[in-house]
Amino acid sequence: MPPVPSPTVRTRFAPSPTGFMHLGSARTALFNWLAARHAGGEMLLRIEDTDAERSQPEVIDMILGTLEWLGIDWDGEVVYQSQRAADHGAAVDSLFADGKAYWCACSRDDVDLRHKERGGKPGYDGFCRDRGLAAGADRVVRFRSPADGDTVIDDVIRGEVRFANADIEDFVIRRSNGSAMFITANAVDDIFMGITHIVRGEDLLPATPKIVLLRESLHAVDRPTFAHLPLIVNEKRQKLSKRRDDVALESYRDRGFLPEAMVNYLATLGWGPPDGVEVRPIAEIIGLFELSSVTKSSAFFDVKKLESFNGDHIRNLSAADFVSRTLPFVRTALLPVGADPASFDPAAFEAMAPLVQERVKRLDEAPDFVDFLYHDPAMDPDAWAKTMEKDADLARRMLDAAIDLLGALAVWEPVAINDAVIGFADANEISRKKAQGPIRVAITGRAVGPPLWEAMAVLGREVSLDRLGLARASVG
RNA sequence: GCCCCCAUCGUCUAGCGGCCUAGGACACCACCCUCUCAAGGUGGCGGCACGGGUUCGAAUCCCGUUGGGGGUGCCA
Repeated sequence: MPPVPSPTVRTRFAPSPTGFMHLGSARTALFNWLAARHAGGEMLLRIEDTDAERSQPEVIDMILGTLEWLGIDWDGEVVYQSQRAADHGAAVDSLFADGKAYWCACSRDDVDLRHKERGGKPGYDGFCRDRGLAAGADRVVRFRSPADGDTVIDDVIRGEVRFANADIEDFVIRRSNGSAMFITANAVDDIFMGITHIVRGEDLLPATPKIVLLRESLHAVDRPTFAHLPLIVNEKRQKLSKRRDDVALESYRDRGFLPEAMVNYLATLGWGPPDGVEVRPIAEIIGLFELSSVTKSSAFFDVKKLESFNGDHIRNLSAADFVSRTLPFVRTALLPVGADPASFDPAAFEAMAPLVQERVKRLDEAPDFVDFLYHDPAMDPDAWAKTMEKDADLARRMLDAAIDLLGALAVWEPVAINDAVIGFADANEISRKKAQGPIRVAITGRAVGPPLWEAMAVLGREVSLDRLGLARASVG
């Protein structure tokens, strides 16, 4: 196939479909995208689906959907590695023609056994290197790696990294079933796609000299710029893993993290803006981002800090945007299971939304701020004990006063409610904080929540007075 | 074992030989504001892993030690 002409910067994101978007993959995608967009270049998308069973369409759709959710777009058509087998095969043939490849009949067990016997360097020992074997059913093709010299990688982030060729074993480039190995497909496709900047995780650094050797042997004219990103690690400073860590992007989305916050926070893992302003729109990050200023050391994924970013981005939302994004969370949490979503009346939530918006760190926290507007309060035992039993006298006084004063109010509005309750508290030298406690618990069932007077205004006088009366009766 | 990478507050980072008695952010603590909780404001706690060099001068350069991590598949 003819080579594709390249812009100054063309990056690619090359995930293998695994069923969800891994946090580390998302960060890699983001940095590839930032590098491309900053330079006015392109970012291509390649699905590395050489494992046949992994290429189910729904699995791939999930990755594309999550990228879209994050706001990471790509240029051109998606390249599917599974459809590029012919090119991969041709590349192996060309290596054969140049004497850079040979057939090998050794099984994994053979290789391991011989290593055990001889000790020393691990890996393949070149047993079939000069045997002149022909193609065979259970034979693989190996790359003939140079016996001496160094392969040097010039990495924008790490500088010069040197590998002795003698340490690079004759690796497999074609499986016995005829398909290309990851390393082969990867190198061939990057050449084909005209990738100028290979941006990926540091875990792939040890495989890079093989890529370079392969490219050289395939007569690739342009040398790509490599950038190996620091790993994102857990609290034990290990690479994030599917098994033990919470790495699925989709699960963060489902917990009410905003894509704006997600990409913003991810961008600070391994990179920092020169002016030190961390929370900011992605457009500004594109302008400031530099691959060369990416950090070298691994970064801990701190959910606490992510939540802080998320809270900031939530507060930056317009009121209407906050409502529309939060409504699904409120609806599913407050509606009985199986109920028709359309049967949910968003009015009460919408009325309280601005007050909720400045209080949540995640969208999924919103239901707890308005649930009492939709059904009788679920009484929190600790809150009840603290406000109603610990000082029952005060509870009785405040509840009686509230029922009395609020029942006589001319207008049912937050200011009027406030003046009545606070006026009573001040006149009787009761601290305002203590005064509202029993009323809040009676109305909401909790000791903390959104501003009470507004909540009562939304609830309505009748229901509010009912709840106060019910609580008063329970206090005795 | 072998190869490779990394090393500034608990965490993410700024720093790229003198501006550093090391700056910011998250977290934590205190106070202010306040109908609770948040938000906001003010202040506080807290770090250059260690040892050698180089230099008039080192968080910044070099070497070593220690520590951490990654890789070592007919996975990607």
